[in-house]
Amino acid sequence: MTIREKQNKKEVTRLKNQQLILAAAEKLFSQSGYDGASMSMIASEAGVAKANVLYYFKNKDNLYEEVLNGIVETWNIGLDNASVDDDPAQVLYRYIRSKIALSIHQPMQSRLFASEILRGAPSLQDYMRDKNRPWFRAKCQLLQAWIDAGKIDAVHPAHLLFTIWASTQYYADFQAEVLLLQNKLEYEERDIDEITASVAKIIINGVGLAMPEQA
Amino acid sequence: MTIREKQNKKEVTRLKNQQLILAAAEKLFSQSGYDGASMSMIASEAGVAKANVLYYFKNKDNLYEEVLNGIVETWNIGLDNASVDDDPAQVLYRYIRSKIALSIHQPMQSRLFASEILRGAPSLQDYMRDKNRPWFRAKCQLLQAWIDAGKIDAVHPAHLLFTIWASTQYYADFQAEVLLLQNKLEYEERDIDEITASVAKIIINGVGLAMPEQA
DNA sequence: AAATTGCTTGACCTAATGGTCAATAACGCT
DNA sequence: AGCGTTATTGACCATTAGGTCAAGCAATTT
Repeated sequence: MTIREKQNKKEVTRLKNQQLILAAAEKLFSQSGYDGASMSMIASEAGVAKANVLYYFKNKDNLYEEVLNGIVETWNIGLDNASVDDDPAQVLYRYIRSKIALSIHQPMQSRLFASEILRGAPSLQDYMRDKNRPWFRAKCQLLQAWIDAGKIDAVHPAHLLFTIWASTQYYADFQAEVLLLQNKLEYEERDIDEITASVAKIIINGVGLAMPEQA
Repeated sequence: MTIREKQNKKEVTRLKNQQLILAAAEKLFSQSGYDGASMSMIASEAGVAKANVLYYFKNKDNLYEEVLNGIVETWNIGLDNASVDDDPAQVLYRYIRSKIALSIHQPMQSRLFASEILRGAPSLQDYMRDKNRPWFRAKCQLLQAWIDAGKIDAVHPAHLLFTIWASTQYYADFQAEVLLLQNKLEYEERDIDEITASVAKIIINGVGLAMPEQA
């Protein structure tokens, strides 16, 4: 076994424990928010002593930010390979559908994100300024290009994006309300289709397009 | 001064103090959530001793629920006088606009509501079952009636409502994100028009209608 | 076998939490 | 003026919070 391999092995176990704690933290932070989740709860969820959590993460803020970073990086996917020449209806449909699927399959991440922004996004401001805002502006330009090319109706691109985010993430963030009002216990796989059918139709028709055939 | 008047005067001062504390609690709960806001913070915000807060409200849960009740009752206004014979475009436009105006003018209420639902709505389940769900179903029936009458396109009424709530409340709940991405410091009065123009257009066109002329 | 290293933990610390209580202050009533 | 009720508060309590620490444990290195 080479030195490199031994170091890797160590690092692997270290990362495994970190990952274990991060998963527990993600769950509890998303359930109860930053203040609602305590370090001991997280430790017991991860199956380790509280002091061990603080061995891997130097304090609660640090752990929280690590969790947040892990989420944020896989958060704004989609819409990335789109160009002006693509069919807006196709692009929008796929984006909406994938965001809804994410809301149903991984609601915790959306909820943690939401609770952070509700608090005023203290731990996310820098990231949003440096990463999210450029991304956001690029997408606004894409939408504006579609408008200029007469491919979609003239709506403020920013508000179109907000409407898409809002109406898709709603099913994760407000899951409790959505289920309760519809008298359902939990989402089913087929809900993705049903929700997508309605939400995508509204938004795609809303910008003057017809739903793509594949849908 | 009659006995009635004296009793009223007492009751008025009592209510005034209660109201003072409730306002402080609403502010802090909406800023920091249930766990993030402490009784001493609320007391100092209200300008009274902590023990005095607990004189008017027997414990933190009680105070929290009182705040919540106060909000919830003024929350689902609008859409109430609408009937099948009304013009859907008009009704939807007014509803969307009023919800957006509420999000801009009174974001705290929306945020507190959101943070409660994020937590799984523990203090709101009963209310939603008894009051909100019947209201919700009545509105779904109205929308369905419009669909049956061929007045709007066929979309699942529930998801149309969710989309409206989502895209309007987004500007309150995710205010921090909306402002940061657009590099704004705070909302202005004219934002209401701008947001309404885009959101209402998307949704109203989205169900196959044209924007009402007044807009 | 011994020593160095990193991992794990129970015990412990201080500060802050929600909540109680008895003493005091303010008030209207007779 | 004096009484009784309501309002207000500082002092206090038990519990829990985040965080530290030193001692033990496991594994690798030499």
